[in-house]
Amino acid sequence: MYELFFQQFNEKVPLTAEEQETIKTYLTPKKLRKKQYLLQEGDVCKYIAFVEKGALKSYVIDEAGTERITQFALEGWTISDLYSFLTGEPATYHIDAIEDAELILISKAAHEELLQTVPKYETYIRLQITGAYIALQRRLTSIISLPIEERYKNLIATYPTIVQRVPQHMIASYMGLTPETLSRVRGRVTGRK
Amino acid sequence: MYELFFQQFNEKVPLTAEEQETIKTYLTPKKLRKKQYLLQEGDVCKYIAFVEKGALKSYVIDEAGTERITQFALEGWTISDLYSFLTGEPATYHIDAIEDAELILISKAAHEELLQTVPKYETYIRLQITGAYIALQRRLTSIISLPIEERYKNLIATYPTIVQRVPQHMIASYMGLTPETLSRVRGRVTGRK
DNA sequence: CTAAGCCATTGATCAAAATCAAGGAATCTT
DNA sequence: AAGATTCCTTGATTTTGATCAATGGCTTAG
Repeated sequence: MYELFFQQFNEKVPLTAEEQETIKTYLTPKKLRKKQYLLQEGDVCKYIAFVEKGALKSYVIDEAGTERITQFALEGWTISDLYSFLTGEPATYHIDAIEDAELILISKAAHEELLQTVPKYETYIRLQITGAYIALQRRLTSIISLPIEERYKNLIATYPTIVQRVPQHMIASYMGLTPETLSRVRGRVTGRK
Repeated sequence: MYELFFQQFNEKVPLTAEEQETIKTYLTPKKLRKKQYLLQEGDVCKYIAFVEKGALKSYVIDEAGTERITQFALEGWTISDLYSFLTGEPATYHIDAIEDAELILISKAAHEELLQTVPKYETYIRLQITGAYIALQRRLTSIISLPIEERYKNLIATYPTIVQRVPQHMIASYMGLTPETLSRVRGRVTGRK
């Protein structure tokens, strides 16, 4: 159940067997069925969730009632409403499962204790957030500087798995487009080469 | 010269006088005149820059040759091409001064030594990146979920100083709009209330 | 002080994406 | 297996922002 989590942790910060056991006591496994919520807007985000298996998405609902996806999380990714998690303020994002999923949850209390007691955990978190920040910066840059077709090609190149596993209309939402527009973009990019 | 930097550092992670002195030995002050570069695309980013005074921007040049601003940094902000800084790969961003500026630079070597020797530095960096990540996430969410006028109102509400100090055409670039469009948006939002 | 640039605005036209609408394929459910 | 959804595509129309063009106000440098 914890294989992928510790595999990734060790890649970033190598752990001794004991450290690993210590950390394990702070983790909670959780299964989620497709379409089930991990978090709803307005609730306080109680966990950081690491995806061992399956796929989740986070999103907001715009004033027209449309879902706007802000992030996907497949195996090996971490998802949360970090602001809500850290401050205890109500969440601005929804998070739910796109596919049946197995998660590893870190609660606020666990997070704080781990930061205090296991120095390598702080390093892990630092590296994790740094990676997320850089990924986000790239995404933002491509949104404001690239034409839509290039953005789609970029997405395929960067996250081929997402494009394969996730329905098109969710990709469209993630890109800030309507499904119709994405369909036409695909026609141009993929279709008639 | 280091006032603001340590003020902010202490707000996040309180330091003893000795710790502060130790950290100070790793910092390099630098002045930049308006329009001078801190970093050019293609060069390796050698520093994290903390802005004590003045204003900088980071940006990319799109294929039409237009500047697309990815970030502003006023007093108290930190700016860098983090990916390039951490990996040693060529930078994808340009960084230059919008106004005459006073910076505090942290070199790669200094950064690594500080991480090794001053635990509070790692905490500071973690909190710093976390804040930057959350800010970026909000910006991205507002781009894909809000109509353009709301985004402008948001920007005014969140960063009033930026809107006041920075020329409109740079704000437009930052928002991914043409100056003409922003001008019309302003007419609607600010103008005839 | 004056000329040269730069900047914000406004108007007219053009291009691109959203919207509205409908159909057909694939998947899930019962 | 049948029915019901969900999903993707395609077409016609509308809306929105980009582009092209011109002007006047400011700032800046000589």
